[in-house]
Amino acid sequence: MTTPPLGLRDQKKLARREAMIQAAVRLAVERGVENALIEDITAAAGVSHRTFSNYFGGKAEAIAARHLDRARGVAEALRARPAGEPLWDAITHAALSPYKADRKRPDPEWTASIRLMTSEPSLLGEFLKTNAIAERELAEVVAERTGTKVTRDLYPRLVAATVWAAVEVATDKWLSTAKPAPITQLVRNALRQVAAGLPDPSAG
Amino acid sequence: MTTPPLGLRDQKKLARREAMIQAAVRLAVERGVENALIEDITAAAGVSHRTFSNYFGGKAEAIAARHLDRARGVAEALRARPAGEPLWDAITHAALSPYKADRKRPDPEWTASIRLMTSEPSLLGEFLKTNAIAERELAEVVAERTGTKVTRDLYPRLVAATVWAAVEVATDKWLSTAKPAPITQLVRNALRQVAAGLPDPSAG
DNA sequence: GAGCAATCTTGCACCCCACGCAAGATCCCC
DNA sequence: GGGGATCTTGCGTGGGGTGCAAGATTGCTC
Repeated sequence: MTTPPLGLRDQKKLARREAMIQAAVRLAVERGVENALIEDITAAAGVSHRTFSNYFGGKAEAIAARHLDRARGVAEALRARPAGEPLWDAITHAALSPYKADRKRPDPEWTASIRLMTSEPSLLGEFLKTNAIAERELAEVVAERTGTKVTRDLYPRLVAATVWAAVEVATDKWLSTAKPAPITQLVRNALRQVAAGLPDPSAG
Repeated sequence: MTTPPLGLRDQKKLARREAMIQAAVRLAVERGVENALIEDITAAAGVSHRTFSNYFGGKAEAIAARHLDRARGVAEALRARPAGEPLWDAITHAALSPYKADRKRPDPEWTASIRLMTSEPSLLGEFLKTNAIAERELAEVVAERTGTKVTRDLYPRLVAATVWAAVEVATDKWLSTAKPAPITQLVRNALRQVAAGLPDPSAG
């Protein structure tokens, strides 16, 4: 995909970033977000306190970084779908694409970070921000596909916002249920409902 | 509505809270969020630095407080709609209820705070958190209305999330357009679209 | 209406954290 | 292999969040 032969410098950057993200999530899970000092994280990642600030705006951003990468993939995946495919079919495929790499269960580290961000108030804002970024990018692709304009029409943004709403609700359900259905099925189900306009179930 | 005769103590609390919120928004607009120190805000509101922390978790929370109050009203308004009314009609009325108190144009202080929160990255997270809280409350009311359960069914949360998505997109459009249509019309329009399932406009 | 208990504000102190700056290290490329 | 670009690092500073205890204010009761 995006692999213009990477120089040594950028390789190290990626490795450092990865190390910091992983250390941040691990320590935050192990001992709680408050007790995972940035100093600890940077020590575990083998970088200086100052470098951490060069990479991330704060602890929350580091923890959300993995999810951000994943979430952005949805817009990218939609762009890769065949042009003739019906919109909501393409969207459904795109929304499920992050789970393609997972074998059976979603990546445990991703799951842990989501669980962390949705339960810790100090992280929730960053989590929602992350989704907002991905949503914005998705709206752009939807606009391309449907011949609408993000700046002019409500449509592409409504679609993107609705899709992310469905993904978030499905994910939350999956996380909070004892023996949940596969997350892909929950997402599919949620998308089907929003695409159908969510008619009142109690109104016959 | 919720006016169980207020004691002197609670009156002062409300007044202090109000003063802090107003000072926070005003100063943040005037000189930028970064340059509006909490010290300045508390000085303007006539309270101590420490008291501010007793009321709000941070600058962002204080600025978002007005919007939070407003946003929570939507769930409350939905609960007040007649039981027989079709769901999406009731929702539309509820979503428009915050604008009832405005004469012609929405409250300028509210507008300013929204503009601030959506443009300043350091505030965006708190803004989204605020909407998430309101969304959660809305889902609860939708569940009551439709005989569903928030913990069991995707439906009420999907509806709430979709409604807020529509409101946010409409608001954003209203804020970013030179001579926008009335915000109530934009919200109505957005809700109509999501309730119709957002069919692909380019697919005949 | 006076005193007592509950609640809240305030100041103090401490620690975490974000960021500007300048110097040193590392990498890229010719 | 050398010069220029880029990045890491350490230092210093200032803002901000919070536990704690003391002082002030309110509410309640007799």
